[in-house]
Amino acid sequence: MIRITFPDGSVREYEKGVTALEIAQSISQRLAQEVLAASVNGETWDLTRPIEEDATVNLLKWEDDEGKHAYWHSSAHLMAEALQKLYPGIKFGIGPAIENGFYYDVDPGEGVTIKESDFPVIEKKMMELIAAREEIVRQSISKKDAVAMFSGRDEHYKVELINELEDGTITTYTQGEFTDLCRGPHLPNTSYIKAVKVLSSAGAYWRGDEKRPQLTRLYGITFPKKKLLDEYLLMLEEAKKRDHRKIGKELQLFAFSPTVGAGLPLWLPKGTQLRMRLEDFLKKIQREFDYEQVITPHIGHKQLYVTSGHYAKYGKDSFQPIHTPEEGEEFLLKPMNCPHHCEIYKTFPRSYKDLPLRMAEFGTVYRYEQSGELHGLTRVRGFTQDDAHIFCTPDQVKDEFLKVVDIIFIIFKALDFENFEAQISLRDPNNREKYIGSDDNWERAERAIVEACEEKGLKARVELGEAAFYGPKLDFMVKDALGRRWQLGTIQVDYNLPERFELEYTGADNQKHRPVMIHRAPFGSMERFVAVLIEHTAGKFPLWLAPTQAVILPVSEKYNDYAKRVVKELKRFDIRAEVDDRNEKVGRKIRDNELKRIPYLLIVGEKEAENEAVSVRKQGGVDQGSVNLRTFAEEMAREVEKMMNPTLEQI
RNA sequence: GCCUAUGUAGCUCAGUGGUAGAGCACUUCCUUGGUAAGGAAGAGGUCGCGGGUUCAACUCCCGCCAUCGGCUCCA
Repeated sequence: MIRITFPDGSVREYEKGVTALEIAQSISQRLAQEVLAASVNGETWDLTRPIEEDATVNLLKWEDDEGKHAYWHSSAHLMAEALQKLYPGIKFGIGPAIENGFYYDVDPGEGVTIKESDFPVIEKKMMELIAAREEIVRQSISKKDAVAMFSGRDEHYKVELINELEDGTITTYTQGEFTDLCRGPHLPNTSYIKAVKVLSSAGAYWRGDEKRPQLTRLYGITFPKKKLLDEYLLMLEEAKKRDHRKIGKELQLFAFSPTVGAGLPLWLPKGTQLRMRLEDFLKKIQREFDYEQVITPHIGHKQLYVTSGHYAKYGKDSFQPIHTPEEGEEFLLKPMNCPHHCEIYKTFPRSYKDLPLRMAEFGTVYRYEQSGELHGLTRVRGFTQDDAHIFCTPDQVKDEFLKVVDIIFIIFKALDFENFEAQISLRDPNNREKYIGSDDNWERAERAIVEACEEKGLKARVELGEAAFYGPKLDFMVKDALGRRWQLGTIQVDYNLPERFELEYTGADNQKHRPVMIHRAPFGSMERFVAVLIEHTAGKFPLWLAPTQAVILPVSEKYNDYAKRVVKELKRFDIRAEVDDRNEKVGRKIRDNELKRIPYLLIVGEKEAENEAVSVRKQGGVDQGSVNLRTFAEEMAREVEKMMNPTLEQI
């Protein structure tokens, strides 16, 4: 007999070799139906794998991430099996479960493509294999046998993977005629899967290396109930409605023109208003934190970027130099503001008493992103960073770092960005030549970031190899409507640029010292931030940000004049209002999508005109009835002002 | 840059080797004091751009541009 401990601490005895499925059955039939995998001593196992000794067991269901993971991983195998039947000679890469569903990278062979129109056929084949209720069988196999098995089938991608594994740790899973190299765990059989959908196909380089062959990546998702699949597909449809590119067009916030150039956004008047509100908001915060605003040109001498090291690193892949009538003279569109700010630092001799020096600029920069990378406002070739560089003494680094974190928190809180993720990006320890600067400086910078996060109680994921080439960073990521992660706020500690630009300050000891530089951008870029903001709010901006805060609707032509007076009155309070008099009568006008997204709809008619009042309808359908115009305008202005005046207490 | 797909009216889309269609929006008129009202009439398109095949191309072929979903990249 062996002793099985459950998560609640209770213990039961079972025969040696009992399986998690049998344990579930012993508890309840319903549990046995729902359980998908089991955590055995912290490791996820197949339900049918015998447990040979005392263990702590947690039965995993659909609600558990590990349960879902096993489910989708088995689904990936199921899709692979279907593909093997439909495309003889197909070669397999890898097929993992992902956040939402799974994918499989396949090589269908020379001249064969798997198209979207083929998806229903694949789904149908998967359903057939589900109906066949194939057992999924785990097998341990020696490295030699594994190589022999997969080379026999000419699965050279799999053979490459096997060659990197240690002998004795290799397992395969077999269902029907399909066997895959796989660590598992998996469902007991294919019938657990009830609803399948092949979602999309894409090219993906083998092992993520663009120099290696490109495989076809098929994305899919499955569910234990048809209803869950329908809900998921509906959710995807809903997410598309929040797409910032769609809303940006509807609300006339921004546009692109192929004639201006791909990835070069044009900010329309309303989008510009929204963006300027955000800029004003940050400027106010920065005044409180003792930043100074600077302005630098859009171009800089090539030498500036040679000095900074950016030219060597990115010169070839950038917008190419601008030439002048002067022979050999070259300027670059600035891809970042740091070098300019370094030059500002150097205009005067600096004392330790001047530090920290916080230099802020909404700096527009140009980067030649690869054409396939462009994406709405989130990835563009010309964008404005809410940039600032803090020059400080080594002692001040952590303190300054913490203050920047505070600023980011104020912003995220003001805009209800609750689901952000923090990521500390450090050097790849195995690839140090990718980075510039001394080991010593890197270690100090990395330590400062890690300690600052600990002090703030900020749970940050640490990623090795994700650092910028000149220093480690802390990034804040927020998801868009479709769950894609975008980096917004960023803080980067840099010991290298001060070195390259030979920045100095005189210390209390009357000796020259090197300052440390902190790069930071709480929004990241105005473009990307607005994009994510649109998707988060679905275009229903809070009052203080809305490009149009109120639309005045005269119930008939007679009240157009009064409506105009209302707009004038609101303008005195810095409230942006528009009259909607495209038709004379109410009821014909509430069609425009924009009207659904403005915070206030003010309806004016006879009663209102007589009493200097407005009928107020708030976004979301709250009807406040008829209220005095002046009182209403004052209240609106107060609400806007309140949000625009961040204070330290907001942290 | 790579793989797949798409590009037709302001918007969402249908369509065919024989010189273009719907719904919404727009204009005019009638009805209508309230959150995408009904009716009638009208206007609006070199079918992304450039080549080629053909008696004839929006349609077939080639190239380019832009966009979508990914991969790679992201100072």
